[in-house]
Amino acid sequence: MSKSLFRSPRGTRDILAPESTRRHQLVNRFGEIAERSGFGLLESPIFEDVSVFQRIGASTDIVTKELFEFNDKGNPPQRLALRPELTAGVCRAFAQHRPTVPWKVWYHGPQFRYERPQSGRYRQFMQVGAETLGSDDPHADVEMIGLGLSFYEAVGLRRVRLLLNSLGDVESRSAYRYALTRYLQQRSTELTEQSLATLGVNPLRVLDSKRPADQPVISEAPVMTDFLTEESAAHFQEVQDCLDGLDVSYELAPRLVRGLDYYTRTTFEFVTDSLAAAQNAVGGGGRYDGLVESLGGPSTPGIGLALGVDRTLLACEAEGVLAEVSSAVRVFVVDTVGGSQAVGLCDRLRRAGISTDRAFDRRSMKAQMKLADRSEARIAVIVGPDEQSEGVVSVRDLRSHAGQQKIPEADTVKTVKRLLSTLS
RNA sequence: GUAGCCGUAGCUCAGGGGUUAGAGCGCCGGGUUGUGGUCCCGGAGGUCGGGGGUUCAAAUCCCCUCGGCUACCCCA
Repeated sequence: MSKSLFRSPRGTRDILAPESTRRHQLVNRFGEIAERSGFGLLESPIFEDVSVFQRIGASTDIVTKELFEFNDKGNPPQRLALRPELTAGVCRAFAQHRPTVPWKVWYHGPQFRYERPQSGRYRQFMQVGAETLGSDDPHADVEMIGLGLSFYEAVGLRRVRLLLNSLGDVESRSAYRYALTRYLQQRSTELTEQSLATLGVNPLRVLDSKRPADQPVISEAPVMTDFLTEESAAHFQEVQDCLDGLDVSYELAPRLVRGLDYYTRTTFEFVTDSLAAAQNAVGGGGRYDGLVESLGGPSTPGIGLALGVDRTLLACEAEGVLAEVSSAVRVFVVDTVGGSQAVGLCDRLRRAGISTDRAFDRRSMKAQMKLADRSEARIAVIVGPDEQSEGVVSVRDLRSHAGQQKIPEADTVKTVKRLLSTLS
């Protein structure tokens, strides 16, 4: 490692082949499930005007201290930032294009946060997610939650729990904020220094503290759900009723706040019991009924969710699900003659839809056979001097001791196809 | 941003002041001249993360720095 001059920047990594394939599968799986529910893929920019993200919230660490910001080369330059999450960009796109509502999109891609890396936490990380804009129907909330659950189910995770809360509308929230602030101030001597600081910025987030010393105060704090307006309470109740109707189990988590300031009403989080608490949040989401408007669009309700690909994979590993992907290669061409035969054979096999690999550099028969074995191909197609002079190739089943047969070179594709279908 | 632990071959790790730094796995080659998976033999590959210091002598001790891990924080 000291030999290479450069390494991937802090908090980023190269994801090599078989793991990258698994991640790809995970993303595809999510996409299939989302499209089955009428969500269309949205590809949006990886960077935006920094103001787009600042709408996420002034007390959100993600925008106050974790943004990768830079100027472009314009005059005057535009202040840009790598996206730290995807919802803001989706809402910007909505405000820009004004699609007919409800607008249901899904997406995937990297996001960037300048923070201290540790396991399940990177400076560049992957999420898949979905948003429904233009409806505040509780059924949209339930559909969104269901989407997340279907995904975890599809990848085989069993130890995922759904935490559910409502943060209410503006009116409920300010009443609650007031009550909570008063309560926390009364007991401020019992709070940690850090929580006191948070209290000044965003009292709700004090509830997020994991510091043991804060827990007694937090556990006796007033809960949001007691402050919901009639309308918000009814909305929340409807969400719960629907979930009950679907036999979805969930836990009411009245102190679930989540770190993004834009959330209103329904909020939820998916946590796994197979990872440590620091990274047990594998996904989450909620309503953000004011976000589009704050980005200059029409007043538009919205709900979304984002699921962490990296953490989902960690959880899969911990639970031992999502089997190893097997080699895609079925045929390996061994050519010790070194002419253009291997090139032609590979080309024909591949054009016929058979995944095929080969050796390079004129290695010995033994070396090439080793590679063939390692490739996990089922069949080796061998060309040596004998075969070449006879105009044939040898075809060998690599997983039996049945020996090998010579066939006319021209029949290679036909024979290999037949063999593959009978062998496997 | 705060705190603790850790950086030795591609990977997992021994060695914890004294001659040319080791193992297993992986990789390459060979085992009588064209055939893999087992076995046997051989080989390549490290300025011991980087820089500075202490010492006759540093992978080993000290400082700084970079990186990794863990917790807080934050969140996926």
